Amino acid sequence: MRLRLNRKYLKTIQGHSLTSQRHLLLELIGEAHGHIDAKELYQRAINRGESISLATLYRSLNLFKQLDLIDEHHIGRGCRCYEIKQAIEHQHTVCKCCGKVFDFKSNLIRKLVDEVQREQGFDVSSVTLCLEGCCEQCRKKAIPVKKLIENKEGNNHANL
Amino acid sequence: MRLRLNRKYLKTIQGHSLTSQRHLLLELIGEAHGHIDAKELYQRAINRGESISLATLYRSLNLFKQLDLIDEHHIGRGCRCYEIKQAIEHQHTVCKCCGKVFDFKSNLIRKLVDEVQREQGFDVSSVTLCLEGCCEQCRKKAIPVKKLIENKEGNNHANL
DNA sequence: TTGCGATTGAGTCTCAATCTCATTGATTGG
DNA sequence: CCAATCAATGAGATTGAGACTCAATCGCAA
Repeated sequence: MRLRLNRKYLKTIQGHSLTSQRHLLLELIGEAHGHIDAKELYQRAINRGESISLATLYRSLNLFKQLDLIDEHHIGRGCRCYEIKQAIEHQHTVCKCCGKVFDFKSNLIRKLVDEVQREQGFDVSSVTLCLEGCCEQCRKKAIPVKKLIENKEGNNHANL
Repeated sequence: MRLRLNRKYLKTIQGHSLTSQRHLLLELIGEAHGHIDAKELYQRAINRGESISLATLYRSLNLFKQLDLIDEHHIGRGCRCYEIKQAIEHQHTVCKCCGKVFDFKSNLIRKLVDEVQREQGFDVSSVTLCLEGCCEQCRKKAIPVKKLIENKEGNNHANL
């Protein structure tokens, strides 16, 4: 009944057409090696000469999320980041100085989740852990970092 | 040079006047026993007959944050929650069914932070951990919960 | 080629949060 | 007591992320 003689959408994603826009987005997310946000994705698409509307971008991201192709993280100030779904669960550290996001894994997370399930009777379905601070490289440079810390203790933050 | 003979602002918060609006907000946040957002704060202020503008509300929250009087959390979909600063660091679980937010403490967190500092050379200054799932009460009711879980495994998410 | 269902883009809308700017009001020096 | 000052406020405009709307388009089977 359904002979696949498609020309363009030869490939599908779990039943959904792999359109050029979706292909582009998946490619961009993949190339980003993790942690890219909607705005940046949009920019990179534009820079590549391929236009895509913001609506499609957001729709596609939500679709990918539903299909478990990507992970969405809320890092920092509510801004959502996306990355290709990883086989192994991992968490993030965010450097306040350079803004970079790093991955890390720890089996303490599992222990923690077990502990909460046991002691609170809370059935955990998703874990969001984000450690903010200062990465090794920035600590070595150490110039802006110290300043920030000193400012923080005395005064208001300098403009970040 | 600066004789304090103030009539109204007898009290100050680290140099900042304790105005009626700020007093009200601190009171409301305190009474909320944790995890209240800006909108809800605004509503409660209105309901109490005391008017306050949204601008002042947000300004005050930012001030309190700077002065380390309150903690700000990004729970769930980007909406910010506030609570009076706790002496003991704690983390949150959020029930997806009833929406309630619970606190928990675990010394595994400290271990985890130590691990990251040691292995990544990352200097952690703040920890955000949020476990989403289903609380004990909702699990006991178990009617909507099971449905959600079954839907999740088979199909796309039902509309949440 | 026609009709369907899925997909897209442009623009609109919503909502949280911030910014602007004129006004208020407490404080202080004269 | 008055004028100057400066922090704080309120009303409303603005911003930005993200969702929504709707007409147009596209792939595809008949």
